[in-house]
Amino acid sequence: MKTTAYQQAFILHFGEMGSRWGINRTIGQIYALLYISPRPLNAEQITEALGISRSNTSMAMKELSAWQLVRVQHLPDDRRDYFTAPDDVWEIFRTLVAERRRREIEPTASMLRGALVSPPEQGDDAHAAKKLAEMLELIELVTGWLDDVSDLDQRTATQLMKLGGGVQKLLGAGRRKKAGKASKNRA
Amino acid sequence: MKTTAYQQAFILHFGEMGSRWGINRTIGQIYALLYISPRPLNAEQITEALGISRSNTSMAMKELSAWQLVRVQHLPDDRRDYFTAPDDVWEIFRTLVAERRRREIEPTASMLRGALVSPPEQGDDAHAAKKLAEMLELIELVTGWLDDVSDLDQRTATQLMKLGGGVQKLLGAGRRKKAGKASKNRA
DNA sequence: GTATAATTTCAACAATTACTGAAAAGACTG
DNA sequence: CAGTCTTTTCAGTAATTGTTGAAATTATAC
Repeated sequence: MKTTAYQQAFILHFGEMGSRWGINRTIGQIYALLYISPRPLNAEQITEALGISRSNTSMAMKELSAWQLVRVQHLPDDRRDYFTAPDDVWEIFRTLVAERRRREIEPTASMLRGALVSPPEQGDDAHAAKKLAEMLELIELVTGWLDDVSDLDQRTATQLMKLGGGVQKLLGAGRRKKAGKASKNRA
Repeated sequence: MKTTAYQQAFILHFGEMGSRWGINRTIGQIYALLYISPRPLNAEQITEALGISRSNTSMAMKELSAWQLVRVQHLPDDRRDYFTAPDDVWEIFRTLVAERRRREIEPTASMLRGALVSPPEQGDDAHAAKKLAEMLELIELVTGWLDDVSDLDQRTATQLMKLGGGVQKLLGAGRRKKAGKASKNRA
């Protein structure tokens, strides 16, 4: 597996962004490679294309599998594992959102629920409990909404996104926070 | 500044989650402390409450300021800086979304635009370019939508969120991806 | 100006996270 | 089952990131 300069640029960018996204460089690069690859790749091809160690590839694939971001398939008369990223970028997006929610939001929501079972009623603790409740309310609103939206088919979701702030008209009562500039009904 | 056990639990949780959120423990703890504090705190109070070094506090505040997540104010006859988190959890949320977008999404969007100025038209590079275009389209759709929604006032945004998947009715044509279970018009 | 208070910088050190090579484990073939 | 191919594990090391104390800087007061 050799990569073209065009592919390299994309792969290296994902590697660099990896740290900002809370994944490591290797994983970012591998996912970029799989995403643009027109065919499934096996671990050896990935290792060679990126110039990393075979064991590093193995660990990265394990991590990507845990995130549900890759699929494994097999070719006839070849017992190696071949990996692909889902074709549909929307599906990838939904998976990312769901997994980040599970790992980064749920533990906090759960902690907050626990802290609010019998909230303190006096002093600074009472104030803290109030803030905790506000945070939990926001989290539940946003994650509940994500639940609903992830149940929409892509076409409806796209329509909803394109509608953007125009939703206020449908809702009737909404008022703009700031004047002007916001787009409506993007092409 | 001493913290109660109730406050400690929240602060420590944020510290632990910090690494998952791509910030460090100190910053997570400080933000938790400020968020639940009923009054502004100066660097010395933060240092003492969390048992960290004064210089660590200084660097963390710099980082939080860069994220626009804290405000500085002053008290009469006291020249120390006093820090607060915004009162409104929605405002914090909007800031987080905006900053993550700026740091984690925009650089990629910009790279993709560059790679698509004169896209290759043959071979695997052409396929790669197609995938890049799909990714950019998704990014622009989602970030454009975020722009619009962040212009809505909180009341409208809340209404929109509560509507959830019910939006399909307003849009008319949407079809459910999966049957059943999704909530509509959450309380 | 000098003295004092508050904050920031930064080099050294600590802790954590990432990567590798070698060895072990697993999977299939004949 | 022995032999071969493939994947995984893991201890050691490299690289990165986080934290500190001491010194430098900035701001204010006298």
